Amino acid sequence: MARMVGIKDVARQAGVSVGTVSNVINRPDLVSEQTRTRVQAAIDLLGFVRSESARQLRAGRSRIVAMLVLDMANPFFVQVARGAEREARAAGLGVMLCNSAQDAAEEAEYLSLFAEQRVRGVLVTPADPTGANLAALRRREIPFVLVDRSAPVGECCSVSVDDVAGGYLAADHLLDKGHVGLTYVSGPMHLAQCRDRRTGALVALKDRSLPEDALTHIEVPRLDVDAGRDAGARLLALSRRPTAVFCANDLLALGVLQALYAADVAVPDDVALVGYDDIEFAAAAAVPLTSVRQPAVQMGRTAASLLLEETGDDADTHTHQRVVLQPELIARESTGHASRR
Amino acid sequence: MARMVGIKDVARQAGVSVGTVSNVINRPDLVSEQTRTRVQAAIDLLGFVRSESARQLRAGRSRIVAMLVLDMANPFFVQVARGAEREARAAGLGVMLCNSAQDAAEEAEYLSLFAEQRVRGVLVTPADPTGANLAALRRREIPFVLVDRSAPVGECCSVSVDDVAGGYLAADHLLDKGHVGLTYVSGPMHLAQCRDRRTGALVALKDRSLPEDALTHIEVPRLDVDAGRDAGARLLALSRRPTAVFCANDLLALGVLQALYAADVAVPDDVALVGYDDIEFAAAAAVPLTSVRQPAVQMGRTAASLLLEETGDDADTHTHQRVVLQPELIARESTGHASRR
DNA sequence: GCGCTTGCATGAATCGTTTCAGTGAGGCAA
DNA sequence: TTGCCTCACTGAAACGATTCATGCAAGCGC
Repeated sequence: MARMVGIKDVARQAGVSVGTVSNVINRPDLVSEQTRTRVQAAIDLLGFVRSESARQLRAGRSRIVAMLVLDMANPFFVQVARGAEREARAAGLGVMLCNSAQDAAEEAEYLSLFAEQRVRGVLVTPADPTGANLAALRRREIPFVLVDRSAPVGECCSVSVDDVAGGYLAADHLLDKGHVGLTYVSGPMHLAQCRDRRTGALVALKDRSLPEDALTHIEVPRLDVDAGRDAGARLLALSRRPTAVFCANDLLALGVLQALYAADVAVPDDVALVGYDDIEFAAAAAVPLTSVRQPAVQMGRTAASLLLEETGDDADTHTHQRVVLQPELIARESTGHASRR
Repeated sequence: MARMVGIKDVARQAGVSVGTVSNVINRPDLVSEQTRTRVQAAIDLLGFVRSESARQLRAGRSRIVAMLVLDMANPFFVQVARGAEREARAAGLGVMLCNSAQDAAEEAEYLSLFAEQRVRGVLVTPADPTGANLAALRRREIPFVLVDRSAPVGECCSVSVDDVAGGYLAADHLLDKGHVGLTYVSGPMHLAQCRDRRTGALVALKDRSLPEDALTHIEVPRLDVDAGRDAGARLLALSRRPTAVFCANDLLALGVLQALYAADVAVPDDVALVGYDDIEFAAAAAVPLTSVRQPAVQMGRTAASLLLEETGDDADTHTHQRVVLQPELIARESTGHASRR
């Protein structure tokens, strides 16, 4: 590969100094019309592309914000990322999207990578239950915003959806349908999402004076369709098969649904099922899935804009915020809701 | 933010020269045990993180490969990306994943960004029908590999799945079930995927001595669930409603399925339906979807490994390759295949 | 004509690494 | 002792942009 053409080559070609070329690119108003066109011609002729690494070396930080999500295979996070990206790009920043796959070690590796890249900031849905990764981030003075997780006030910014409320919505909806107990299928309880949604369900039980043990719990190690299938199998093996199931996300619910379907258990007649996230595929499932909708795109947008505020020019006036959005129940056939026609 | 600690600070702290610190980091075998531990201690003490931009400025190129896919909301591409990432990271490179959203302008913007970043290479599923974006890439001498699209031999590397064969599989399967005509639902025909899958279907018709016009075509502008719903509505409005439908991908098929379901048209009894990609959600659909499976992860892995070969140390011996993988039909209930029990 | 301002252009210094030609010190053979 | 080699380390020169103090010329008012 031929040597890259640099700003110097352009300067020589146009017969001006390097400073002037730089000005043409970055502050064109400081340069006379005539010079500007001459330099621009040289740029086009030589096919000059400025080196981002050189600029950021000088600037001390990059023009990229990183986003680290729990599971890229989950369309919910893709939505969140879309919102964040839109916001960041509007501000002239690039987004680097990465997948921790719910693994703390993977997460740590990515965070190191981000540190080396001197990213502007990080949008992260933490996977590390110990919090050590976030502590490292703070130690390195890299601004970050928690996504889909709320932070103690003042520590950092966070944008989340009220998971207790969401859990309540789901459970309340099932209890409305006459069920007197329910099974909660979740991923690992060290994930706040899984914990809080259960808490919400418990509150709903309590509001109806039902005992805590009216909620049985099936915990699987991951939050995906495969794990959902496993959970479904375990459900079916229970001595007293539940009549109402609430899953911590739609992927789990789809897996459970498949397992029930394969075992000829009718949904919603034998078992009512509620998911969480309301991903696009929930409505297209074997039985359209009742689900708790989260404002995913808005969450991404808000998170990005908080980060931009924190890392922007008026960063000194920034105070950490804790934004909590509200979920919404979308009732469909999996809980006997007549959605057709 | 306090000034970043650099290699110089470490050197001063450890009482050695900058060159030695660099050696400790990059070629530890050149440094004596004793010095190494002293430098390492200084690094840990000061919390030194090396600046990736400075390294790449020196190296002339970055340690990142970019991946530009047509649609991140399509789990198929997420799978491909997963394969590519695994391969790249095994080779010590990072992956920057971006979404052109089937938009040529967006694609062009990303490619410029990649050029500024001096990425090692690009894995791209082109969205630009004119080929201008790829031409620009070639002009800038950025190595790239086409993904899910085959290239004329010798121009560049490509990894694709035989779409003609896939189209044939789908159509042949439907014709096997006794249908004597079918409707093809696709995205824009400037996408090779959409064209080739239709070609395959036509071959299948011809093999059975059926006329070309036994294939009707519904074209929608995008390849997502929404567009599928529209296509479904258009299907239902046809004067002679088809009995067999083949969709260019699973998202379209899921959309069509929803539309049929909402109109009380039974699948597969009234209409048989075949999708493409065999995404995870195909099996969990309202009626489990017969689909043409593509080896997505393998495609990503192969593409990344071709790119690594092209940009590696033995790049001079590299010749462009055109890898074509084979698809596989997965029969499920949407074509009357009894999958239960 | 003198002093001032304004508008443009200059080019050296800087960012934080890597690399490489040198510098010494010490060991070993003749 | 001399010459030669190896080993460990040094420090200056890149890499390619941005920035900023500086210079120069033209325009203006008095």
